[in-house]
Amino acid sequence: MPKLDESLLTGLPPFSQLNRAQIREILDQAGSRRYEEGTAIFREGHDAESFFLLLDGYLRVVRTTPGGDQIIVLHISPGQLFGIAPALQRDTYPATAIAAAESIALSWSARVWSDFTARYPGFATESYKTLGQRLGQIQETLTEMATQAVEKRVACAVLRMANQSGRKTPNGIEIAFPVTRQNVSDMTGTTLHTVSRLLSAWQRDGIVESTRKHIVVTDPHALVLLSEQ
Amino acid sequence: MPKLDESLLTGLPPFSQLNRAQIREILDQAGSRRYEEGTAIFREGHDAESFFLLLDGYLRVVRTTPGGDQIIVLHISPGQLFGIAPALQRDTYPATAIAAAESIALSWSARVWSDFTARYPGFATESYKTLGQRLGQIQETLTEMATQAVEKRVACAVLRMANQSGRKTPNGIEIAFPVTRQNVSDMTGTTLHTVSRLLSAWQRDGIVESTRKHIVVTDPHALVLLSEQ
DNA sequence: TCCGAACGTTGCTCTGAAACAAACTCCCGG
DNA sequence: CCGGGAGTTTGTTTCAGAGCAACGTTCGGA
Repeated sequence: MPKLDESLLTGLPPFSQLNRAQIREILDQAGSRRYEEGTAIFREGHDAESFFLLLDGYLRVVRTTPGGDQIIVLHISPGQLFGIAPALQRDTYPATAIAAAESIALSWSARVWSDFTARYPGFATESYKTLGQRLGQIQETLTEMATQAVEKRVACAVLRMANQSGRKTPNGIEIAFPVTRQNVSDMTGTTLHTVSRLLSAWQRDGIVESTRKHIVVTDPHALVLLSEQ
Repeated sequence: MPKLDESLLTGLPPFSQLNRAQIREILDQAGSRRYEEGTAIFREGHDAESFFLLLDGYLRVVRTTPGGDQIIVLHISPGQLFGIAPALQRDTYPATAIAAAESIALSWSARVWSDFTARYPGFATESYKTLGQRLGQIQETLTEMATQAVEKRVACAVLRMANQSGRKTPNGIEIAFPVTRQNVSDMTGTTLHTVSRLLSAWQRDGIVESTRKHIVVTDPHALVLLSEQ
């Protein structure tokens, strides 16, 4: 395995208070791997042997019902820790992580988590902070799901993706990873048919532009209105 | 304020590894209060100044949408920590906690959290463990909400309450705190009308018995079937 | 004891979105 | 260059469940 460079971790919240030597230590314990689009990094119910940091790419975190329906719980962007079930004393992962685009991630054995929290100042604090944000985010999705009509939910989902991983382009905000209609419906608990109709309608109204696996929000403000009103 | 007895905390997971003296220390820093049914312990968006432990009673943790709809995110039973936003570096509470029945809770200043985690072995571990369970629970509710039809969702909600706080009685499992139809609909994202119809139908089929603010599951097995199938 | 409010039930209507169906289009590999 | 599969669009049908309305019941307080 080629030696990993320290610049990979510097500046990321969980490691921001550490010096070069400490980051070196941490990297020396890490494994790294590339995942093709569509590959699972870990699966729901499997032993939580590792936790991860996404260096590049995008992930979907997915739960599947006994009936085979699946829904996307959250997305992971570069720089975020994920699969931190071990930190919560879980012995299995509660969800599945799938590469939405070609991705690269570091991984550490679950055993070193307690080492890290004990030895590296700020690591525990920052990790639990992201955990708190994630919890809040999921609660928000839940309330949304329970109270809002389909169109608002879809608008919210698109906005959330645009916020988390949007790139500014001349035409508007472009979502930086491949998204199918099916994926959006898995985020919102509808059917791909309904999502397709909505996106077509929005395209007519000049709010979004979308081709297959690809969405650009041309009029974010109008979409915000749709999501709130 | 009367002096609190050590027996209040002994045996509870976050404190189970501690000795009498340590529990004494912890109790000496605690405040205690009684809350009448319907009172808020803390409110969404307010400064997260304290964290709490429920000694007696039951709580609903609730989120409200800008539109005024509300949904019940989770229930808290005696012995559980709650309002642990401070532990996640949040400066405001992400939800509102309401006493579902007359309740008694201890509280500590948010400032002492880091003390507790540093000084008392097992405290951090156990706290984050419950946090992990809660996260998993919410994810489950979310998938349920997104994929299941109303009847199944209501069945799941009733079962969850029965599991968490059910008392065995000659007639079946009795939910130990007051629940209105409205409450159940707030857990499941439907209307009280639909919940009322479902409970009536189930009563006809001998699956539950319910009076106002009160539900007894007489045939848990049938309800499980409804919730899965 | 009576009143009023909170909680629950039930019937009816109507609509949003799922289900079903059938093409169409893009993309990749042979 | 062609074939096939994955992803998308669009039309039509159907129905669960929300919305509305009206009434019944229980309970606590004056």
